[in-house]
Amino acid sequence: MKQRITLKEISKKLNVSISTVSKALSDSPEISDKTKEVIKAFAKEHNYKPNNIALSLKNQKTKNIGIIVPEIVHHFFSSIINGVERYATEKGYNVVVCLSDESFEKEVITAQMLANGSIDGFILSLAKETQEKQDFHHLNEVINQGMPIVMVDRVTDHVDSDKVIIDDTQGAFNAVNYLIEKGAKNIGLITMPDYLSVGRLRTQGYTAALENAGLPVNPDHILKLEALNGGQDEIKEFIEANNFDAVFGVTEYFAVTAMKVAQKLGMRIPEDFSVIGFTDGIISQCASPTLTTVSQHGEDIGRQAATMLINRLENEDKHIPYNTHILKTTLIHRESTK
Amino acid sequence: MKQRITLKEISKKLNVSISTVSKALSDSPEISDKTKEVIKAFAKEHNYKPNNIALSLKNQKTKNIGIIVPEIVHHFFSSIINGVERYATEKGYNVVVCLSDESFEKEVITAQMLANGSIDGFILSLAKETQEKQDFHHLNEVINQGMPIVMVDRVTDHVDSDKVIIDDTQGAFNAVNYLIEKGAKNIGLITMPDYLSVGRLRTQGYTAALENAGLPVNPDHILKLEALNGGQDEIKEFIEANNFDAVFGVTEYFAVTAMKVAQKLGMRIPEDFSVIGFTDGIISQCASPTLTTVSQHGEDIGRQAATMLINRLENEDKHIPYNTHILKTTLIHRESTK
DNA sequence: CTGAAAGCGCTTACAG
DNA sequence: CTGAAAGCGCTTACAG
Repeated sequence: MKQRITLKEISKKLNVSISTVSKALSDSPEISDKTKEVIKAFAKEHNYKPNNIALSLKNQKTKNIGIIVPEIVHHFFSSIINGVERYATEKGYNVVVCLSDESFEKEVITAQMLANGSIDGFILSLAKETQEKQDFHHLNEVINQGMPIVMVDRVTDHVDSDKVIIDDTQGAFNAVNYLIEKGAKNIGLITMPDYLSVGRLRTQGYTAALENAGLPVNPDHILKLEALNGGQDEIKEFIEANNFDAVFGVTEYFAVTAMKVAQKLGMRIPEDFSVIGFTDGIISQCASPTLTTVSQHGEDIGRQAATMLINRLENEDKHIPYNTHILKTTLIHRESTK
Repeated sequence: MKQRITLKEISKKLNVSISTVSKALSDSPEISDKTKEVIKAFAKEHNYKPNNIALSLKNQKTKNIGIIVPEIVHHFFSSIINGVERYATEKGYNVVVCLSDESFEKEVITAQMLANGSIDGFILSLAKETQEKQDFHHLNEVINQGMPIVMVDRVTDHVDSDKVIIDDTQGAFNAVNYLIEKGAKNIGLITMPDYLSVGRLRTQGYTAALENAGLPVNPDHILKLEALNGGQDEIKEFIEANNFDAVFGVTEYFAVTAMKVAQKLGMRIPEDFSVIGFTDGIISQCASPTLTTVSQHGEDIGRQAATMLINRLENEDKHIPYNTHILKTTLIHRESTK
């Protein structure tokens, strides 16, 4: 178990100074070719690799970026992480992945912990609880300390930073509009509480599409669920109580659950009952029938966020104004719609 | 944009030495209470936080661990990461997540990069290509340099390290045995190539269950797919060509695909055709009908791996022998079986 | 062409 | 009780 060799050790073995070794290995023109050769050969033989930590301390940058997500075991968030990881790796950065578990407190602790020097900046999607509380002091503090952050998907106007979002309202509008075009007259919405930015915006898109088509907006046709996983019973009641010919779910989980309930109630899909979900994940592809969805392009969001973050890190001198990047959604047609 | 304050700056402002500040903040008994008070108050006011990088360099440990997985957007692997993240956070460690993309080369580069000092040890699940090549020099090198690694799920005997696996053979045996108990006589297997450890072991479990029940083992009833996502056409042919009353898929993706094909062929599930998958993910829960599966307990695997890794890191002095932890699988009964 | 020194931000054994 | 010095592993401006 030979520990990693250091410059100091090389310099001792070769009877030269540490500076000479350092310069030789970085191929400095200051050093004679002979000396370089000897040192390089020795370093190679002993598999010398510079210590990243020492470099970080010296350079005042770690080449690590962080990402804080509400959960990992989730198609959309893992897609974002995937996009971040790929771009970061291309650029020589490592990615530290942290969980907020939808908890305000955990988000605060994690943000502060990440701000203690182990990373150069981070990407984050707000925890549900944080959006509910509307308390963002931890993020503003971190930004004030000079650490850049990029918010993705679940964002807020109360933090001044780069952001990457999708056009939630437009995406929902397109989906509901498509249902209307295919003949639906009585469309239910299963959504999240308004304090969640994406829930609110998608609800707006739904409403706008109905109004645009001259259809009435009935509050009883809108179900707002607190629990992002679950709510089967509420969905069942909701569908039984109304005479929907279509339902739009703002998550694929909501949509698939609605579809299953409808199937159990003997409705044929898509003949009697059409369904569209938001988020184009594995659930949509594997459901029977397969689910038509509004694709959020999670990986693109992640890649875009990483691009903006790393760009800012590598141009600290230039004052880049904060920017909000809005990605378009795509409607993916599958079997759950006509 | 006030940058983070350092000990040096505090010492200058307060006209004391850096050592005094450092000791005061760590509440050393060497320092007078008065001095401590002043220093602590000042530090608090200026929101002093020690620089992690400097600590890492000093302590020769980073409190970071790595994890290299073949992919992230995958229920099983993201569950493992989840388990790792949770335990690591409890213990004050950060998790650096890296992707091998099932590529040998990317795995080698990533392992070497992680070995350059940014982390104290890492967890890894072998890339498909690495298992095919049977080349593990990069891992043995890293271990030789004194960096502990823990292998999970996709492991090999050619690397001496801690390992966490599930009882793949037994899990497959139980699943197939269950199908037999419920009356199946002609059971198909959709599996992975033998060079993938988990594919091989699950195939063994299938074979053992048939033999145990005195049923013939017919090689034509075993389909080995290279592509882990895809293979619809092969699965369709496979099912059409045989007269199965049940199929066991070694991934939930294989199982769900088989189920869909059978449904399209007009078979009723589970009356005419039963299906069991491996890996208890979201696909199984959302499929129609829901899929009976062998649960791999991904989060438990991750947690156990993190426990073993951190335990080894914090007991570097004691020589802990390498251990292979085998987790039991569970058969989760759902609608795709009688 | 080579090396001593300072410095990144911290801790800690040692002097005073 | 306080502080100077050395050290973690590196880089780089400066001397020689």
